Amino acid sequence: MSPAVSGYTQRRANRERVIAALRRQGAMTRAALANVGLSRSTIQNVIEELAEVGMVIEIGPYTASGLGRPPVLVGLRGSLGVTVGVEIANWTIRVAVCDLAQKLLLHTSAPGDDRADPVTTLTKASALIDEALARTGFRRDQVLGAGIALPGPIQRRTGLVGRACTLKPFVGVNCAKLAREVLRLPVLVDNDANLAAVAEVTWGVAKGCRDLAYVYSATGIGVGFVVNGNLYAGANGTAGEIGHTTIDENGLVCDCGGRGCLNTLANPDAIIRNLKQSHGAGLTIADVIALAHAGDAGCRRVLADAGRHIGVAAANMYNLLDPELIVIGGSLAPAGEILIDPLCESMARRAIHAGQALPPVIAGYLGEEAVVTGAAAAVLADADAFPLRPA
Amino acid sequence: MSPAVSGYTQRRANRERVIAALRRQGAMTRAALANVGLSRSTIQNVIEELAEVGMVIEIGPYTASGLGRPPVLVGLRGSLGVTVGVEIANWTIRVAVCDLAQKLLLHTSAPGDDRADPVTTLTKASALIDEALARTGFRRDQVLGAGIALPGPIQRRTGLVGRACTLKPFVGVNCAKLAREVLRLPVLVDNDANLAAVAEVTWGVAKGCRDLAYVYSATGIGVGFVVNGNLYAGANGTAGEIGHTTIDENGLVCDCGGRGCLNTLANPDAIIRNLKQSHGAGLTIADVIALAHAGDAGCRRVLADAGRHIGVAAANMYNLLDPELIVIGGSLAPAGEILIDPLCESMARRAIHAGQALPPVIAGYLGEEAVVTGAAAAVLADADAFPLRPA
DNA sequence: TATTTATGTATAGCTTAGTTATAAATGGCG
DNA sequence: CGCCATTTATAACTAAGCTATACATAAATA
Repeated sequence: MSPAVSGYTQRRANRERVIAALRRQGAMTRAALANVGLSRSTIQNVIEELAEVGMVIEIGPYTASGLGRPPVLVGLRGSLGVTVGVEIANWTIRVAVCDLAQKLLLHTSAPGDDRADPVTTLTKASALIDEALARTGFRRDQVLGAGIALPGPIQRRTGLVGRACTLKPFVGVNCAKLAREVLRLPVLVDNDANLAAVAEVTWGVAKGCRDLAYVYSATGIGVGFVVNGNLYAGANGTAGEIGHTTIDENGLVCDCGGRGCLNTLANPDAIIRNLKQSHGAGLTIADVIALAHAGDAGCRRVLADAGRHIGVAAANMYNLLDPELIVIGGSLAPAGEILIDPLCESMARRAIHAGQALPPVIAGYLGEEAVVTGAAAAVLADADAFPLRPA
Repeated sequence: MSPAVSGYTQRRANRERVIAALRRQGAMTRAALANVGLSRSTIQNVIEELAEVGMVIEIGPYTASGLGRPPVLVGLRGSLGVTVGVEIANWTIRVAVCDLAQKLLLHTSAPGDDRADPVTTLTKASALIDEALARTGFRRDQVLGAGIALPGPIQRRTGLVGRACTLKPFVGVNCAKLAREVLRLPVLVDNDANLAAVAEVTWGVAKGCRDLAYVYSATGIGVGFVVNGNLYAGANGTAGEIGHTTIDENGLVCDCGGRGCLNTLANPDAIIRNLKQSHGAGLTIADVIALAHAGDAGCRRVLADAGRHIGVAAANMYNLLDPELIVIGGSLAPAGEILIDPLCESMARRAIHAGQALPPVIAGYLGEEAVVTGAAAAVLADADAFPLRPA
């Protein structure tokens, strides 16, 4: 009687490849699994082994597949563990819990303080995680890892948070190291735009897309690139700072030290600043967007102007990178076509046409949950750094 | 007695992987070959087979390897075939012939006419190829394929040359299709900057580099990206149009329809234009650079200004992409630090510092041969599209 | 019922990880 | 200087297991 789960090197490696594929892409048919680079025979054997010990289960037939015998989805048993996403934004801390079957179990948030020191902020996040785990019935030792999103660039090699981070107390901090200590969990730290891009590719409007530019507006504007199905973060991990594209060489001074950066013209602060005279102080960007949808001409105008400015940077990005799809996410996304139409117009005026159509520009599906769920999805996707250990 | 070369599927596939690696990276040791993803045992078997039929040969011991038994380089027998590179620039047509051992055998050129129709230009190129083949002793049927470089974007799906191509008679033409007919050879067409980047990665300053941004100045300025060892050309194949980055919204009108594009400020034409008053007409960019090296203040100044403008675009590119290395190639490269120092200064002023050092900016090694040899190297590298057939 | 696609099962040939042996260099040491 | 330990490359062999292939079966559609 052979053991249910063989321990030989090659078999073990292939089991891990299958598990990694199921973590990253969710339940699949056996036939689709063969595309990870293993033969059907091997997939069959590996799935058999994993099903025997209860790590994968048949989810049920995959309908809507047209002709032929309906395939059956196999997926990881979700209850084997969870991943946690944490978004640390300037005024909010969000936490998401996600199971191994790529199901979002819970999403909570609490107000944050952008002047609080990192330990205080992370301690608050830790409490939110405990609460979320209690409500979903998981223990801390069932958490594979926590993904943490910050509004700024993070240097891959050293883990230090860059100066351009809009959450100033975190600048120069090794957030991953600190978070590991405070949260007592395996941790991953990345930029908010990068992680939101992961979420839109995992669950949202770009599901399955292999080449994506995801433009994310929060306090600043960043972009997350997915190239060939994987996040592209640059040599140092700091790619994506589209918010500091120079739009107007003689414009306002940006906190990066430059002048006329996109951030000084089109981030939510800049938009609200334009309305102070006419609409008074105290507006939030959500108010502006709501007013615009209700027909307020001033609000429509400032959003359109922001779209045009973003369009200039997007055209430069398009000329350089030729992405397949551009998704707009973050606080400006609810503006929809009020922002996107002028953006496209502005981009089209500056884009080099080789003959092909410009890439579609669409709003993300995931709203404010994009970043925090992306943080959880990034943990789910990184089966190497966050291995699933049988309890 | 088993056949020297087995015909079974798996073995054949692995032979092709080995051959592809040797074409792309040149002669390697058996140990290095194992890094293509096959075991040492398989490499051993495959090389044995290929050596037996004379497709690979032991080049000799690889010296300067430190401790241990010296490895022995194995490589493709160069004389099995050749690849051809063709550069169609605005005023020159260049041809290179390269053998399967990555050795450049010959490099010739002839004047071109940027108003001639594509058939005329390609016919002239065909004659140059014939002459080059005659001088190197190869027949046309020994040519695996010809790589053709054009000064503009080429749409991947349709093969059409984009409007931004500075060689106007080629705009809107399916150059690959036409060239196949005129040259009677398998053909690949790509942008000059992309192919020069391939050359610098294959033979030049970026040899072995896996992430590179190669800024190339000819009639316009373009950039070729190597990401993870492979050319990144974008969803449509038209990435890299850095020359149309908007630098001055109110600047000169560019032939792309925009205003103040980098090309209007820093390409060779623009540089020469700045010197017309003081230095008269008839200067070439090479003259300007020579005068600058000799101490001419005006020439130094306009080159420095061009460097500063390129630095603005390079900073935007750096903020977006965070490349590991930036190489300057093309007609401006001989200016060396006269151009590069101001470029770096300008880039540093606008780049977002996450904490890491900015990427090194260096001049390419390959000079005017970069593009044409890159075109040959691209054919060499694409073992799928240009298979080596035993004669 | 014919067609189509997914899955199940089996096998010959091949690849892999691992082990052991041999080859050929360097560097330290007597 | 020669000798020896060390280091790295190549070579040869084996058990485990992967791949391509073939064929059978299952379950849907037209």
